[in-house]
Amino acid sequence: MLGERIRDAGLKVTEPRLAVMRALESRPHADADTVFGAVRGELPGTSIQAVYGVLAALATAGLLRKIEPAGSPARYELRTGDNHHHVVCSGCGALEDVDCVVGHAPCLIPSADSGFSIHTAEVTFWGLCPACQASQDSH
Amino acid sequence: MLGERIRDAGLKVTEPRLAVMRALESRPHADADTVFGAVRGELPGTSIQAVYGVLAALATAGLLRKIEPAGSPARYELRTGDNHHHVVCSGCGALEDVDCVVGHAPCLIPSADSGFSIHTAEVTFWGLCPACQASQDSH
DNA sequence: GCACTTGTTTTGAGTGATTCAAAACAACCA
DNA sequence: TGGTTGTTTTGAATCACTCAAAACAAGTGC
Repeated sequence: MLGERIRDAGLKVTEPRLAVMRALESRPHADADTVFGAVRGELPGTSIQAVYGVLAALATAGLLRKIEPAGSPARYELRTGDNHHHVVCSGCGALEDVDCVVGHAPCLIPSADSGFSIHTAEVTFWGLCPACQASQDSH
Repeated sequence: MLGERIRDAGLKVTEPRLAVMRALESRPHADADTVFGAVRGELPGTSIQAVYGVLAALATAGLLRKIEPAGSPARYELRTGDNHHHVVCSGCGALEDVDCVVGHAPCLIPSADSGFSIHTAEVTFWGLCPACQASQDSH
């Protein structure tokens, strides 16, 4: 099934690609290094460059989405195509999904676009996760 | 006047700091390297580390805002405190201001916050700037 | 005005995340 | 089963930025 999705996207089905997708299934929002660790577990000998290559290929194919929050390495998720948003913890970098607020994008149409033809709107919330709130209170 | 703003923020007024602010006045959304180039023009001998230090100090003091769009070096702007947003050109990285859409943030309150205490909402639009649209059409 | 304290900048080096390139390799088609 | 084309490995490099110690200078109080 993962294999089909990869093939349907016009890509060759390889072990590293399957391993990366499997890693992201159980680790949403993992960064490249975390994915690398997971992949290396079941497929030793895989290089970090291969992981970057796979992530880039799958992202281009639309099978995964790359998230690049300020101040932390890029994160990857399999949930694509529904333009949901994210909350990032400014304390520890924890990242969670946030479903689009008002149902659908009133906020996704800028008033003046400076002549740009806009294709995406990205919303990121910043805050403190429960754990970081707790450690801040006791301080 | 720039000096006063710096002093009022509790910082010492120095030439590098004045030069950085002047550079950003005429170059909104410049990156560190661009600022460095401008500063070096009027104050040779300034180091790039000083520029990074100044930018960090002024950002912490609230005198400037750091913008970190995916895929390009951090950009800096003097326009702070009004939580406006940005459009980024996915072709060339050009960046422009976008005033907040619906007047005030309906989109800035997520439906479910996963227990995070949110302090900021950031909206980034991605699209093609007029120049990149043109070069794409003729292609 | 002058010394002093504290915050800044310089100088020099290092790091993390990611990318580039060439050669070895393996999917998939015929 | 062979050939072609896309992938991965191996090895190296780059970019943007940070760290640390020493030299220096703003701004305070005398």
